[in-house]
Amino acid sequence: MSQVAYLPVGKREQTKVQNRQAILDAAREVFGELGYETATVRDIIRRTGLAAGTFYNYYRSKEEVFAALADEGARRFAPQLKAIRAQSPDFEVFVRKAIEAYFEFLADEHRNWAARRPPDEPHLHIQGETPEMAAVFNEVRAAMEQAISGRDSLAADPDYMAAAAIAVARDIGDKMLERRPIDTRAAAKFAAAMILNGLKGLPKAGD
Amino acid sequence: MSQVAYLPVGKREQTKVQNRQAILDAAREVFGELGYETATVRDIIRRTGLAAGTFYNYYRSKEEVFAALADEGARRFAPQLKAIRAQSPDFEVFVRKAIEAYFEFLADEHRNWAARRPPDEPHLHIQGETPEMAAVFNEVRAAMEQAISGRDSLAADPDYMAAAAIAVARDIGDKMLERRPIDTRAAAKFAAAMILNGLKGLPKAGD
Amino acid sequence: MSQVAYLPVGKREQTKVQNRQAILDAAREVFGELGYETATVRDIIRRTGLAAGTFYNYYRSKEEVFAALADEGARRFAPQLKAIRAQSPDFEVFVRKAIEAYFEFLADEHRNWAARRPPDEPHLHIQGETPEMAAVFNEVRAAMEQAISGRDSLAADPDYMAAAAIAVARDIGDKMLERRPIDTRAAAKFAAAMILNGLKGLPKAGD
Amino acid sequence: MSQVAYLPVGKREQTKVQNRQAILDAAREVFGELGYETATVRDIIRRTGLAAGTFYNYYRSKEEVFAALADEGARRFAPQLKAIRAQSPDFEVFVRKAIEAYFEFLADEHRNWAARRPPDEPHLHIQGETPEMAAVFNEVRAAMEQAISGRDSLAADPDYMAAAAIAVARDIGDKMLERRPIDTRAAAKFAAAMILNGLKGLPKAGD
DNA sequence: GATGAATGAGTCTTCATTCAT
DNA sequence: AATGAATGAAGACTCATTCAT
Repeated sequence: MSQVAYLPVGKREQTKVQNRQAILDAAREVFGELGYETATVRDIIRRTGLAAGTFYNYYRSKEEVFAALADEGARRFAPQLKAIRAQSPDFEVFVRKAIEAYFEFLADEHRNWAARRPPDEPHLHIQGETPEMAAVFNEVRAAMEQAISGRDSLAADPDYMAAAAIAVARDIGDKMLERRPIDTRAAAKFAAAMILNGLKGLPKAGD
Repeated sequence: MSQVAYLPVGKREQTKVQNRQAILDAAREVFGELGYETATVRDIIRRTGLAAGTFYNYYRSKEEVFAALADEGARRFAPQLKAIRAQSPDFEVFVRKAIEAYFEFLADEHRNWAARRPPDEPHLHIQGETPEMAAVFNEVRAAMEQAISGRDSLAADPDYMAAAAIAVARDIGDKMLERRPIDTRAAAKFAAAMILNGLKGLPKAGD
Repeated sequence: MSQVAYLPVGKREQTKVQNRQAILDAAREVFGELGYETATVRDIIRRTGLAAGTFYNYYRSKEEVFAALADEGARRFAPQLKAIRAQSPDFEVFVRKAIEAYFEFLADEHRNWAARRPPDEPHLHIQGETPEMAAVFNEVRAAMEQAISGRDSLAADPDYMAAAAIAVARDIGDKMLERRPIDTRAAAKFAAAMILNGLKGLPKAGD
Repeated sequence: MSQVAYLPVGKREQTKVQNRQAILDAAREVFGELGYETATVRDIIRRTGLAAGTFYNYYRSKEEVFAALADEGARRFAPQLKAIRAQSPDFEVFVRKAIEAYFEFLADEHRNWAARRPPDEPHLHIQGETPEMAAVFNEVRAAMEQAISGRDSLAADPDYMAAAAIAVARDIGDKMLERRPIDTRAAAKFAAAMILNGLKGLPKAGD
């Protein structure tokens, strides 16, 4: 009867994992609803039912949960994106698939938000409000930049091109979330068309 | 032959105007660097060398400077945009001209920012948006939405179309500001091409 | 045509006197409406139409106007009281007359108050809200103390007696001001009877 | 045989109760010395040795401590008053007993005040009223008003009568607190006599 | 490891008073 | 002497973080 415990799976550790996740989930909601500045640690911890001090057993600061959140998002989405890249025969397919995947992710994420920010503050257009989204967004960007820069026939200005593609994906994604029902397919189709046709029409290098 | 004073020109009035402007300028900088939430009234007033209370002689609150800033931007830009719309023979020309004007405005605005903060905060990519820019941006959006919705042959989804166009204009604009030298012409050309070709390639209504 | 000016009565001085009075009047109103703490110098000066700084040409501080106000009240009322004392054949008459005079003063003062304090703050029973009233009140006290202490047959406890008499006069005075019409005669009659004979000695209903 | 804990008695709970009480005590003092307006939360918290923010762990605002204080006083005193009314065979006895009880309360309260401020402010006679006293006072007033209005044989003007009785009780109470030693018996006797019979009915010197 | 009260720096805002014009 | 903007010391309150239990 040896006590072999390769991984900590005792009750205590179980709780630890759960708490960590609970805080992360709460943080996702709260940052989504209030934004980084307005959100308070108490807002986050209140949703978990834990005590204020407990927060600091898991994350050293408000900033750190924020970062952890971003990490998690990226970690979840990155593999998908890699797979898509590997499986796509060409750039167009990649764009379509990637956007689709991103929109799915977005919609999924969105469903987990309870409430939405009351529209009472002056409010710029702040991109990527949720750190996860921001992280995912960066993944997409990286993939797209690489894909684009590989196609030098198009290489009018890869940086601008990636920025434009990303911009479209992001904002169409946001708009999509405001509609009912949320139609990720249609939105993805639109965004892909916009991006691909726009890119194709760009003056070639040397024009 | 007394001197007719069309405007109050005493030293007092002069100082007043200067202070008001100084506060507005400082606010522009601070909001640009820190974002609305993070920025404090003290941050603003500190740059002016004025006393804390003086801020409130000019603006009743942080929110009010913010609004004033937006107003100023809109007030300066709106007439230009209206003129562009009136003078443009077709949608393409309008898009090109509007984007050009917006980019000029952006570049201009940008030149007035003194320093940038060292990137030590978790602030994502929030910076780079002054309330003035946000306001101008809204002007562009309105114009573009109207222009697009008038072209029903293209009417795949006017809302998405406007969003996409705006997204491209905004993000290419931001990217443009990061380059040296700032080339508004090239950026505008790129953005316009991206938008117009993208839009053109969209499936027509009924497809 | 000599320019004999025994007293300063030029236009400048006239204004000075007027301003001083205007500030005093405004202060009376404002202190009456808001109380000493809540009232601000700006509240006072705003009603005069003068500029903020001008206040300090006439009074060195908020506290000083307050004191001046008290002074004025006392100065106006003291002679009356002295006369009453001289003319009263006995203590009872003095009490009656003094109370009557005080109530007249009160009613008069009251007519000059525009509005009343909005009843929104927690609010103890603060006596003598107006500095003038406080001053007058002190005059009455002095007179009554002297009158009482002169009548040693009654001298149970002169200090308590004066306090009790004053208390009745003040609070009945206040109550009187809340009624419409303001009947100083009836109120004075009641207060005097109460002071002299207590509840039991009051005229029965129907008397 | 474990120890059944009917109340939380951990060190934490103990400190909490102590702090709450300390704040309440400090507030009583401070309001008594400075009045509601002049008193600041910092004045209160400073006396407790606690940190500024700690105040807000116990009371949400200055106004709330004030209310809590009043509550506490009323809660302590109301039952006594009710008992007195029930036990009094007639109005005179009720008046005597009620005043006595009120004066006891006052004296008791007074003993708990630590220091008095040097009289350097223009504050008239505002001090000397704790919110608790005000609350208790209102209890007395209510009881007395009801008692008076029930005696229609006397009903010259019940409103004025109650006001007069109350005025005497309050002011004699205040005066009493200024004497050394504080003799609640004598003061109560005087006040009751004064209310019932007026100056003329007071016991002559030597009675 | 959880708890939640304590901490205190920091925020916005008000206001009596000063002072250049 | 009038003006009214500038000043800066408070004030009430918030909140990330610490720490005794």
